[in-house]
Amino acid sequence: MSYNHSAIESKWAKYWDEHDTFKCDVHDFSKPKYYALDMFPYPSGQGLHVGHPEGYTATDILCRMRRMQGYNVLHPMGWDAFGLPAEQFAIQNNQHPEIFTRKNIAHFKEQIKALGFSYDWSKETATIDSGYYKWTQWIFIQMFKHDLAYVDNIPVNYCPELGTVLANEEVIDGKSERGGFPVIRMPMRQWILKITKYADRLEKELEGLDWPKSTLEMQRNWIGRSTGVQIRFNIKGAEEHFDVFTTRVDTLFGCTYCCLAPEHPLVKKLVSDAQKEAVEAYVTEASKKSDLMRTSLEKDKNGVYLGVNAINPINGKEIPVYVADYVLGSYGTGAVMAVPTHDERDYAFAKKHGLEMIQVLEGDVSETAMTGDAPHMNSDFANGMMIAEAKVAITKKLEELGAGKEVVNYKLRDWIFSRQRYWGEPIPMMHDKDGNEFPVPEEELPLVLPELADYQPTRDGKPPLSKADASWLNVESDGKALERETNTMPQWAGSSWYYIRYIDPNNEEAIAAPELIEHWLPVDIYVGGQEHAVLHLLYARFWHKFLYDIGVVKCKEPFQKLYHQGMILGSNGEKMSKSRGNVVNPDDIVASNGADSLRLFEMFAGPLSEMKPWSTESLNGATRFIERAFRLVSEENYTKLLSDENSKELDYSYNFLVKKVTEDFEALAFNTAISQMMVFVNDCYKAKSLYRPYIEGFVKMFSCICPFAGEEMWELLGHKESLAYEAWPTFDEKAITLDTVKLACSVNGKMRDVLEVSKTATQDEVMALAKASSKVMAFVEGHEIKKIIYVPGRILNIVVA
RNA sequence: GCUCGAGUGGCGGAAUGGUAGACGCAAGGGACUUAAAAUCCCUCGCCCUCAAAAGCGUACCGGUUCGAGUCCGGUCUCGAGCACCA
Repeated sequence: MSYNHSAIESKWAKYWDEHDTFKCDVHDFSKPKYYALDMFPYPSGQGLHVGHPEGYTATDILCRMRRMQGYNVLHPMGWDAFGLPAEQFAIQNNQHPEIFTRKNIAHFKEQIKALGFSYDWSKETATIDSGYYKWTQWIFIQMFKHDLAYVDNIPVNYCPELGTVLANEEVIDGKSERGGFPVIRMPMRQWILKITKYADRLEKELEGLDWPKSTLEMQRNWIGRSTGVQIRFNIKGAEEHFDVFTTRVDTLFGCTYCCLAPEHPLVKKLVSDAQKEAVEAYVTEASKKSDLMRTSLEKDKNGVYLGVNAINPINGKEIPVYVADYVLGSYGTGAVMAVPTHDERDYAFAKKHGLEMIQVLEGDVSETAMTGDAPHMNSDFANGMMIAEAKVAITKKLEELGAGKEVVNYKLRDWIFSRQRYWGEPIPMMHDKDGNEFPVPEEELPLVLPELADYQPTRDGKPPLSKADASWLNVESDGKALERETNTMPQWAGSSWYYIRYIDPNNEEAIAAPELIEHWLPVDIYVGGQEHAVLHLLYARFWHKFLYDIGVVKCKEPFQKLYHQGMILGSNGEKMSKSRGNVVNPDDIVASNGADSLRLFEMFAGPLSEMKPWSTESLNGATRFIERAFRLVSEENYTKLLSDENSKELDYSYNFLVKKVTEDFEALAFNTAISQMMVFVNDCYKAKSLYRPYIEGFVKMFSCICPFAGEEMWELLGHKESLAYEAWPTFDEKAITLDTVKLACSVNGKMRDVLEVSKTATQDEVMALAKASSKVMAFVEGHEIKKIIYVPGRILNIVVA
């Protein structure tokens, strides 16, 4: 029987479906648990991309191995289904976004099923199911009750094209992450989540996670913890004072002016009559600037003198106070002390405005600020000290003066959580005329998204839900007339906790049963793209920590181990895109080469985490290997299959294979595991006989990567049932421990010959062999042997003069 | 500018500090075939050579070591992220 991928693949897809082969009984605690999670896809209209199966195959391989190793495996899939494209399609076609979304989900599901992933579809979940978002809304209400959700009228990133506000994380270079439309700053009423309250824990508890270093680093940078000193500056001739935050308190003696952000509340209060007009004009101008404009004007440091002076607490020196938009209102205290000689921004500003400069660290400051470490000068008691020492000394002095204390600051801002869109979870809140907020009673959840005649947002930012029927909008509760919230949640809401719902997706009483949550979390491995390194992964961690605080989950972190798959690029090495014309459709590959070939190709192309170009030739090579492996159990080779012990001629090759594959799978090093399988198959073709148990062991491992072909081979070997729960192969350490070893022999570190020696040979024995080798002696004779390095089983190195 | 990662044949890539290039792709030669496909065998870093041996070779410069693709310092290039965060 020859390998016919389409017949085999449809046969086994049907088998798994009919036998519920991969259904997980979450209540079975008798076996160790293994929870492998893929980042669930947004079901776009384009259907599956060849990038999707890459990460999915990786987790699928692990799950298939774990089942054979006796684990109870939870491997679910679902849909991150709220989102803008469906809403835009709805607007254009005047059709409810759910119709479009459900159609896409059905298509995605069909495509994913064709790829042979061992998902338990009974756990399938979509963020748009009211039974799901009921609990998204419930979590929001708990946050509100714990003072973590609040309304504020604040300057936000508003995108007129999208008709909605965006979170800081969603704005890139002043443009929207989705669509690349311009974003402007304008004040609007928004729901905000106090993620900053968790900044400290979000940073500290990264420690101990088995995550890629770069992702940990990105999260740390985003949270942006920095330790410094908050210093109080009094105003000359006034009651008021302001605080500044600095990480370079050691330079305080060099502070020659201070700057307030345009948004700083003291600007209006402090400004002198003479400067009033100029300052007001400047502040107005600054408030109009969008993030994009601020970025493009990066180098230009302008500002206006406030007309008042402050007192430097360390030396009583009187210094001018400016307002300048290079100071951010939203970081630290919104005010800075400026040390032109040792800070590049202050240097530029001082040069432009002709301000005094006092050097306080040794070095050259004639052209630019000196920011490195050096002994201090002009700094009284701190003279001669290096930065670290001076920081301690000056901080101590400020503490004594009551003018400063050590503080920690974060770059992380609160999370703007409302969106002026239709296709999202309704925020389950109501407000009265005075702006007091009330949560929807929990027994009324889910608050279902109402039907609308028109999904279009208004250009001034009024949400589509404000066009809902008055009977939905106006509520009477406890005798009060209330109006429903018309903002909806961002797409990140539903994806912030879906891994919990998979455990118990139909529970109507709770997010999931507490004993199941305790048993199944944390997720053992989470695989997905690095594009979510800060957004989704930070939000999910935040929600998880909140759920931990209110006792819903029992572990502090949701995802113990995280891995990012690299992108699959087009065959020209560029990112796949329609405009580049290098897009590969997985459906076509399944039809031409089969799902197993696609899986094998993507796993073999290179390390999982690396970017890999598509290659049709390599894909054909993958197919060739499947056919070659398949022929091992087909008629022509069947006579070679023997069960008697004397036919174990592949002892070493097989046992080494089991060891290598087990270790490599564990490390997600699928490319090298596959290469070893190829070596084994090559060895099989050279062998006169094939020991049947070895071939069966091979088929089990091979089936993790190519499950369809694997099942078919298993059947050809005479088995009646799926191999999914067969025992994982074990290896015999003795079989791979050879008595003799090929020992490299080098002279002065250059390899000269390979000697066949006993593994336990002594140095004298090995040297005797080396002396018998003309290849070695050619480089030794006539020289004095100065040293001999012998590492048994590794190398013999003769050092000559 | 800052942070992190990466640079190995024609290509994708392998190598606990110990024989660089496993495995695969592409290419070339051969067997089988009327022929093709498939399959099987051989060659395949550079240089020199009929051949062998020697020599050179993991971006570049230097260091540590008996021995460096691997460790350390510096330079260059590419990729990702952040970007007035005081």
